[in-house]
Amino acid sequence: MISEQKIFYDYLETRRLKRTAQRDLILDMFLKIEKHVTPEELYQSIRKKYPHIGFSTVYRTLKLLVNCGLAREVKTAGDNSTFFEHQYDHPHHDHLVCQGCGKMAEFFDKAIEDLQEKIARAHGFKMTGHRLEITGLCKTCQDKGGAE
Amino acid sequence: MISEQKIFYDYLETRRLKRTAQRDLILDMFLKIEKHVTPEELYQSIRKKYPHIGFSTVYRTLKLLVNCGLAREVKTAGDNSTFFEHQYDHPHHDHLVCQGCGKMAEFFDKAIEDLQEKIARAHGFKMTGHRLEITGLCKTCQDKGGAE
DNA sequence: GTATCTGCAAAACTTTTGCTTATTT
DNA sequence: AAATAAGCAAAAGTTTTGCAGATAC
Repeated sequence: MISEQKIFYDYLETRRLKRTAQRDLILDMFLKIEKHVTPEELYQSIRKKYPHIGFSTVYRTLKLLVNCGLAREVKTAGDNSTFFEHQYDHPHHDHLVCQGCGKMAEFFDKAIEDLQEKIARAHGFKMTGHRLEITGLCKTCQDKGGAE
Repeated sequence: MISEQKIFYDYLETRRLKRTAQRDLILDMFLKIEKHVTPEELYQSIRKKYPHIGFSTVYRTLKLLVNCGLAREVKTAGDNSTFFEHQYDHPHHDHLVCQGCGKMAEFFDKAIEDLQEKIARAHGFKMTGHRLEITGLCKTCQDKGGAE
């Protein structure tokens, strides 16, 4: 079993980057977060335990987590802040969202995953993640005859 | 046939908003753009024809276009600026984003589109749209090793 | 005439950077 | 001892807002 900590420490070692108390703490706090988090939110949580930490340290460490594959950045329309979320925690579920009532279903489809890999490769990319959201109308909202 | 102009003008009328030369021009320029555009880029193009236009006017009008369904906002990891793109410009394209340098490629894959329809149907949804973003590392960033 | 819009500038907010001191290796 | 990181503050970049004068209705 490969732990996230090990991935991070190996990453640091490979690049001759240093393991510090702050980086350890930031990784731990990040891993404890169940869902996505903004840099500001993470900064605020960490300050409670470690009041002298700097925002830039948190920010720079989040970028490290992205670079070593533990986190990914997510930006959403309607929110100007970047979210960081676990890359490996919920590796394979995508969302189906009802425009009428907001109901959300999760799904996983191997064929789509494979096609994504293929497309990335065709463009010279090494795929590290993806985000797929299908919007539609659920049964109930279709029956109600169209939503706003 | 419903023109984008008509959609916009109807939207304005319904809400007792005013039709102005600037709004007309911004819509026209936006419709001429083939791909996504940042507010800044659109502002710069418009200034060439209409030097006194204000950035806020462009920005506010883009939001109007989103609200009336003609445009949508797209934000990508690796780029801090919001892109605006046509909402009704089928076939939709999806994005491939490099986590290292923010470089963005567009693609369209019929097989993926079809699978999405199928999945939505399997969950009792009627699909109305989707958003797919594949993140990865482009050739250049793979070679550089992804370091900051 | 009234309500809305424009353009400007400033504010608000997010992300990045420069630099000095501190820490890790 | 040398190299890197932390923390701070300031800069840079993006989005939003307040307002006086202009324009559409």
